[in-house]
Amino acid sequence: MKLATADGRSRRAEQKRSERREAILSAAERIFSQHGYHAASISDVIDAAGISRGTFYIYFDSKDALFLQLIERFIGLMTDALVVVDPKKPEPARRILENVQRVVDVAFDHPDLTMMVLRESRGLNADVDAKLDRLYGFLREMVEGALVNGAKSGLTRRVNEAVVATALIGAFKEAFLHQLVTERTRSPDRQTLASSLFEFGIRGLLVSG
Amino acid sequence: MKLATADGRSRRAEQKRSERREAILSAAERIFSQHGYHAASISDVIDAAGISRGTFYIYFDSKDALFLQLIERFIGLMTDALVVVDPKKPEPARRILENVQRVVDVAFDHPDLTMMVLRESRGLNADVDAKLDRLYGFLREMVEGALVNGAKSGLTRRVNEAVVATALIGAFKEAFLHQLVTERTRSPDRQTLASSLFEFGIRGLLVSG
Amino acid sequence: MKLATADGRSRRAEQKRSERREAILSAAERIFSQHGYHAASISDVIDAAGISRGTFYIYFDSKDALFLQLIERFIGLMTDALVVVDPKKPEPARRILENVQRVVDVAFDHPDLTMMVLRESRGLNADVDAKLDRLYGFLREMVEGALVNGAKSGLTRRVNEAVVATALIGAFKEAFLHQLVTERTRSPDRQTLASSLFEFGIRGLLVSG
Amino acid sequence: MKLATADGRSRRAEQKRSERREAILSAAERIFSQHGYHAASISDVIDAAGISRGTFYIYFDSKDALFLQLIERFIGLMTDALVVVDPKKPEPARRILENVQRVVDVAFDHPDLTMMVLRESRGLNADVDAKLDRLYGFLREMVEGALVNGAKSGLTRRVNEAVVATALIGAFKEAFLHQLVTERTRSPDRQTLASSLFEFGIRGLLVSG
DNA sequence: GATGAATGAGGATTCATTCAT
DNA sequence: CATGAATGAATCCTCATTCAT
Repeated sequence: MKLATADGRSRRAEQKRSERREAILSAAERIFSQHGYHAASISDVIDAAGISRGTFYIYFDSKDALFLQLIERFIGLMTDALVVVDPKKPEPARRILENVQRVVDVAFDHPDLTMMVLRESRGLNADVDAKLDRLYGFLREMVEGALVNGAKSGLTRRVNEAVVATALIGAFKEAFLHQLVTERTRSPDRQTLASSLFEFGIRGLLVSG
Repeated sequence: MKLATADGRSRRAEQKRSERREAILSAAERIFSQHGYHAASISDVIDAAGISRGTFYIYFDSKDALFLQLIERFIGLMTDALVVVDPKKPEPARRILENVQRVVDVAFDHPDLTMMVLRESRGLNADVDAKLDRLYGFLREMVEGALVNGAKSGLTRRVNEAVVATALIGAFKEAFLHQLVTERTRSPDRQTLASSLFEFGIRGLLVSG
Repeated sequence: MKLATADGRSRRAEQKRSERREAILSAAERIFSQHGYHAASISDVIDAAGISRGTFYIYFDSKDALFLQLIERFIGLMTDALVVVDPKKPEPARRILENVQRVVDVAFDHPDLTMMVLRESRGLNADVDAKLDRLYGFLREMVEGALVNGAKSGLTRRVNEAVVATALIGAFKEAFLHQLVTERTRSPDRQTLASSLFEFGIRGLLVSG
Repeated sequence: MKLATADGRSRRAEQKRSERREAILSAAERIFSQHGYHAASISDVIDAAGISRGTFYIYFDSKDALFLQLIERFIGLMTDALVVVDPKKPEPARRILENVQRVVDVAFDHPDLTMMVLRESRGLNADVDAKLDRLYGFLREMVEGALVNGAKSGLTRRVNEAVVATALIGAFKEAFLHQLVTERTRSPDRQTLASSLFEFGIRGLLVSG
C-alpha cells in the first residue's frame, strides 16, 4: 500500500520533474537561438521558463551543461533522421533524397534548436566541441562514403570526396540558417528546399544529368 | 631644416603608430579567431599585442570598434577578390574559377581573420550585422546572377537560384572552416581546394559534364 | 497553513530586504556627504554597508540611481516640513517660524543627507538636476509669495522679491552647511539656530522692528 | 651685448610663458565652472587651451594644483574687493554698500571663476579646503565684526552675530549662483543686485529703517 | 524540492600623470 | 621647451553560481 502510494507520488513527482526540465530546455532553445550562447544569460532562461534562479541549478549543473544537453538533443534528432544508404540496395538516390527530406524536417520542426547549433560553432566548451566534432565527423564520413560508393558504381563523377563532403554539409547548414533567419513568407517550403538541395547536391554530381 | 626634421619625426611617429595599430589588429585577429568575440577579453588582446590597457583605447574606441575594423578588413579582402563575371565576355567559367582561386587565397593568406568571421555569425553588434548582411547579400546576388545567366545561355541547368546561391556560399564557408581547423598536413593545398570546390559547385551544374 | 507560513516567511524576507536597502542608503548618505558624489566610489559604499559588490546592484540600478534616491528622500523631508502660509489666517509670522523650525529639524536630524545635498550642486545627473531645480523652484516661489503677501498686507517692507527669496534660501543653506561642518560643541543648538535665522530673515524685513 | 640679447630673448620667453599659463587658467576656469572639478578632465582643459598634454604639466604640477591656483585667484579678487569698515570713520553704511558693489562686480566680471568656486565646496583637496576655510573665516569675521560694531554703536539690532554672518555670506553666494545660472535677460543687472542685497542684508538689520 | 538573496571574480572603459623624442 | 604616445590603477557594472530558509 505504502509503496503503491509512494510509487504514485513519485511517479507524479517524476513527471513534474520531467516537465520542468523540458520547459527549461524549451525556453533555453529559444533564448540561445535568439541571443547566442554568451549573450544569453541564465536570467533570460529562467525568466522565459518561469522558474527561479535556484531551481535552474537543481535541473542543470551549469549553463554549459544546459547547452550541451541541447546540443545532444540536436545531434540525436539528426542522427535519427539519417539512414546510412546501402549501395547494394535498390534506388540509392531515393534513399538519399529521403535522408535530405528528413534532415530538412528537423530544421523546420526545430527551428530554434537548429539555429542555435548553426549560430555558434566551435570553442564554447570542450564537451560541446567533442560532440559536434563527432556529429560532423559522422556526417562527413556518411557523405564521403556515399560519394565513394557512387563513384565506384559509376553513378557519380569522381571528386575530391573529403572536400565535397564538407562542402555539402556547409551547403545544408547555410541553406537552413538562411531559411530560419529569413521571414517565412519569402522563403521556400520544406518540400522545395529539400528537392532544391537534393538537385543541387546530388544531381549535379551524377554522371548523366 | 626645422620643418624637415619635424616632418621626419612625425613621419616616423606616424609609421610607429600605424605599426602598433597593425600589431593590435593582428593580435586581435588571432585572439578572436581562437576564442570568439565574447570569450575573448581586451586583456587577452593587449597581452597578445604586448601593450598596456590604456594604450589599446588610444587606438580603438571599444572592443566593438576593434571587431568591426577586422570585419571590414575581411569584407574588403573578399570584395577585392571577386570580379563580377560578364556572361558576354569569353570563357565565363574560367573567370569564375579565378574568383574561386582568389577567394581561397584570402582564406589561406588570412586564416585567423577568416576563421574569426566564420565562427561568429550575426548578433554581436548592429554595425557588424549590417556589414555582414551587405557582404552576404552581395555574394548571394553575385552567385544568383551567375546562375541565372548560366541558365539563360544554356550553359547550366535550371535550379532554384536563391537556394543554390545560399548553398554554394555555405559550401565555401564550411570548406574554409574545416580547412582552417584541420592541421595543415592532412588538408588539401589551396590549388586542390580551389579546383575541388569549383568542380563541385560549377561543373555539377553544367548541362553536359 | 501553508499560506500563513509562506506569508510569514515572505514578510520576514521583505523586512530584511527593506532593512538592507535602508542600510545601504544610510551608508551612502554618510559616504556621499563625506567625499562628494564623484570621489565616493561604490566600493566605499559597499564597504560601509558591509555588503558585497553584487548585492549593491540588487538593490540599486546604478550609482546614479542611489544618489537620486537620496536626493528624493531629502526633497521629501523638506517638502513635508514646509507648510504654505496663508496670509489670511492669523499669526502668519508664527507659521513661518514653525516652518523654519521644522526645516532646521530636518538639517539636525539628517545631517549627512543635508550635507550631501548642500555639497553637490548641479551637473551630476540630469534627473537629479531636474529634481533639485523643482525643489528650489518651489522654495523660491514659496518665499517670494510670502514676501509679496507680506508687502501687500503692509507687514513687510518692499524688496526685490526674487533676489531676496534666493538670498534667504542661500542664508539657510550656508547656515546649515556651516553648522554641520563645525563641531557640535562650538555651534548653536537647533532652537537658537532657528530663532536666529528667523530673526535675521523675517524680523529684518518687518516694517516696524 | 650678448647679455642684452639673452635678456631680450628670455624676456620674450618669459612673456610667452606667462601668456600660456594665463591661457590655461582661463580655459580651466571655463571648463571647471561648466563641468565641475571631477567631471572636468585634463583633456578638456588642454583642448580648450589649445596646448598639448605634456605642456600642461610643464605649467602645473597636477590637476589639483591648477584648481588651487584658480581658487587663489578668486580669493585674491575677493580679498581685494573688501575693505574693512572702520566704525569710527564717517558713513559706515556707505562703506559697506561699496563693499557689496565691489563683490558683485567680481561675480559679474569673473562669472566662470565665481561659479566654479560656488559649485564645488569642500572636500576636493586639503589645500583647497584650507584656503577656502581661511577665506570664509575672514569673511565671517569681517561681517561679524561689522555686526558687533553696529550693535555697539546702536546702529543695528542685536542678533546672533555668528549665525547671521554665516547666513549673510550664504545669501550672497546663492544670489550669485542663481544669477550666473539664469540667463542674463531674466536676471537683474549688477546695480540692482547690489542694492537689493544691501537693502535685504543691511537695512533689515538697522534699528530704524 | 523550490526559492531568491548574496556573492565576487572578471569585464570594459577612463584618466591623471610620465617620459622619450 | 613642447609634444603626445604610453601607462596602469581605479571605476562602474554583470552574471554564473551558491546556500540558508
